Amino acid sequence: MRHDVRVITTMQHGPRPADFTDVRATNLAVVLRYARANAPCSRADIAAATGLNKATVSSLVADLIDRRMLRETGLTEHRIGRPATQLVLDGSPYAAIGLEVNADYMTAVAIDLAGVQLLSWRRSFTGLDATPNQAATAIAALGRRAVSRMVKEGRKVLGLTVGVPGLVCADGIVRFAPNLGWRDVDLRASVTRALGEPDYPVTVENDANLAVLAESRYGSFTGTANLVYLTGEVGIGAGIISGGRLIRGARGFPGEIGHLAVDPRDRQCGCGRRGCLEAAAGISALIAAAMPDAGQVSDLEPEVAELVRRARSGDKTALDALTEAGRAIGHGVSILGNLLDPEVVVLGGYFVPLAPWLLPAANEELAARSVEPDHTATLAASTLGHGAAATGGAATILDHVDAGYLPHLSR
Amino acid sequence: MRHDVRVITTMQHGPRPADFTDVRATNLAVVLRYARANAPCSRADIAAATGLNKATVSSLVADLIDRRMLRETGLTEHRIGRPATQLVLDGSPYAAIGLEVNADYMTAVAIDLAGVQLLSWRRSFTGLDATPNQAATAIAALGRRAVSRMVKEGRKVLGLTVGVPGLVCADGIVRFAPNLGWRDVDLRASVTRALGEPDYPVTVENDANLAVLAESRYGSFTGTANLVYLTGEVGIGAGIISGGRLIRGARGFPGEIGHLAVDPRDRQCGCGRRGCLEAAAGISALIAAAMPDAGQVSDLEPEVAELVRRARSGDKTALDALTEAGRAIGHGVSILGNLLDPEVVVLGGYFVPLAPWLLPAANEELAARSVEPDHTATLAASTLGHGAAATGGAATILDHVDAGYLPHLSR
DNA sequence: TTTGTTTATTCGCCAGACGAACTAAATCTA
DNA sequence: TAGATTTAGTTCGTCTGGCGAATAAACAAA
Repeated sequence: MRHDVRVITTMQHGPRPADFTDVRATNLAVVLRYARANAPCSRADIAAATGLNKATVSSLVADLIDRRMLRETGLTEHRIGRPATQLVLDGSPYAAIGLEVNADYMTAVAIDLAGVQLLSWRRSFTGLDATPNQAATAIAALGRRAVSRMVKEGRKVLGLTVGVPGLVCADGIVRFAPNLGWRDVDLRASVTRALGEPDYPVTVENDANLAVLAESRYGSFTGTANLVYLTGEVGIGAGIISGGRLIRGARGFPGEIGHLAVDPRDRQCGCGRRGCLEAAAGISALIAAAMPDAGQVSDLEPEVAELVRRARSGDKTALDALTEAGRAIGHGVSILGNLLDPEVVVLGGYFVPLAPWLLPAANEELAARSVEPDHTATLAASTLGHGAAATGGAATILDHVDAGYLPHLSR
Repeated sequence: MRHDVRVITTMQHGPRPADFTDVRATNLAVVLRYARANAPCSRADIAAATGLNKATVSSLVADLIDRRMLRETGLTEHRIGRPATQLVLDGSPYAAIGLEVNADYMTAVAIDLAGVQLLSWRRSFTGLDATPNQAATAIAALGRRAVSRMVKEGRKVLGLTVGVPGLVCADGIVRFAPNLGWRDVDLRASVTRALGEPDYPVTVENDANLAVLAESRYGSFTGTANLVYLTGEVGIGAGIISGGRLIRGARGFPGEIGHLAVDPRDRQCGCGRRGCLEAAAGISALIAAAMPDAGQVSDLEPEVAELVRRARSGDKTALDALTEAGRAIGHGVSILGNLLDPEVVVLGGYFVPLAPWLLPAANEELAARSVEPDHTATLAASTLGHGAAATGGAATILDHVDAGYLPHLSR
């Protein structure tokens, strides 16, 4: 006797009953996701692939066309049988906006419903010099500019998400962001107010979490169900997707990989302890070790560029420091790997330009420390650039739509 | 404008459309779970608490009574208004069976649908002395005895799950179980055959995963959404529940905490590396360090009892070894805690009787190594005893029912 | 007894998925 | 060129099952 071991993911343990609108929402989302992944496609394709009845698919597609989420393009040609009307995702009437604040820059990204990037702005910003209030005002202003651009282009904004390098509660309050000097900042309230209490949801989220979501949707390892993203900023944090879902932890504090003890040199860390990953491979620490002549650094971007130059030219101090940081990263990733068994660990932020020198040492250390050296996680540099968290912020909004929360008809 | 941030958990990204039977299954499960948590309760209670219509609840309850999953008991008395008919979970017609093989014993547990334990058998068994085939035969025989007992008592068996200390594929093949000496053993096939190709599902699963599920259903921290269980057997493995879901990893290899480097003494481990947690706190290593006079140990249970005696009497060697093992555990848990941020880490297996001596050192080390010392995970000893994995195996079957896969009417 | 309160069932309504039959529009074949 | 074949999409009737309102039932309090 066969057993269908597929698990109903329908409901968690909350007492959430279902009714017919849930069926409809679920099926609309099924069609939408299929179209996103397989466009252009016909109604018949969708019916065949999803198992939905042809009549049902027609009804669902009509609904999505009404909402301007799908669009009919041409017909198929030169095929036997009646030609199929091709459907494509019509992303253009909608926009999702992601913002990011970090210690040294701010980013805004907007994408349409189809995931096409509509804008990508970056401005440098020294977070530690500003009060939380000033920073909130600045990020809100950036968000407002992005929103008004979208509105001007005739798009309906579906939502706006802000990424912050720190601990964020579900209610949008930033509990603690050491590299910004924030504590208990109600960023969501500030941004919502600055945007004039908009009718779309405004969310605040940890930057590593957003980055890993971006990576899973737009990175080189799209669709990987077990994925980790390491932020390579001043601090090092991990965003973790396991079983296709973001790990949030009990208090919103997972992914604190930056203060694992992995540094054989046992350097002093800003957190008060010794030997932390951040003290060995955090970008400030790395620059200090690789370019001891550099002195106090304020703007990191040119320093990293200089470090790349030195590494290219074979500067021994730089190469040694990079190797050692790579080893520390490999050690950290091996711990992650043994506990969580991800397919891929993506290095982001400033680690990306430095990856050619970090990865070999990291991979070596990773292999040496894995329980199953044949089955270690793949280490790779992100291809998304610095906007990863902002892109991820926008992506969460699309995820929400894809999960069945469709935007209402625009009248 | 308010936003409903509740996330539809209805569907994952697979193209699984929904129809009316899903609505029915979802709502039956909602009622069942409510009754499990709040029995005795009336139809009106259920309607009020779940938001389902009273008429719908009546229909759902009738269905569950038909299936003999609910039962009407008396009426409420001495209350204003019409008295309510009380409903209770009627677990007795159904049984779920969990088995466990370990290096030194085998366990069988059966529970009814209401979670009442129906039997709990334990027999010692030296796994390494037997061939995988002999072991599979032995565990299957134990399972068969449990099943026939249940059938004799007039219960319908809902499923049988076997826990194994090792890597198990989704198809029930044990890829690797070092402490049993197994590699690529198709345990599910063996057990299924021995049971005569039954019409209920037979599943094989990692023991730590089952134990953490048991802990989340029946332990002292029931309902905790972020929970870790550490097996304290010959090996040390972690079962991880995060966000209410079991972490499975990419290759089924998560929770490999036993080989993290946490031992300051850097002892040689059986895995070939040095300084592993298992080499510092695994029960065999711990006994060797705490009772250097003990020599080669075959049966662990009396040795652990002896160790408890010595610790009670203040034996310095024993206490020092326990403190050191506790520190190693605390270090390992701190790593887990920083990466996953669980509410609770439960120590199981042989750690339970030793907990009074392990926990103080472990907690101390944990606090010292946590990023947020005020918010560390709670460390506690399991209250479930050695049958945790077997109980968890039975619990997975109830979970499956609770998730909406109701048993069919017995005709 | 009457009134009020709470419980549970009955009944009609309606959303929406499904299957079958049907129409539509192409290519293939004789 | 006229079917025949093939594939696409719609129409229509059926059926499942949740919902709201009305109703019956059963008790306490006045």
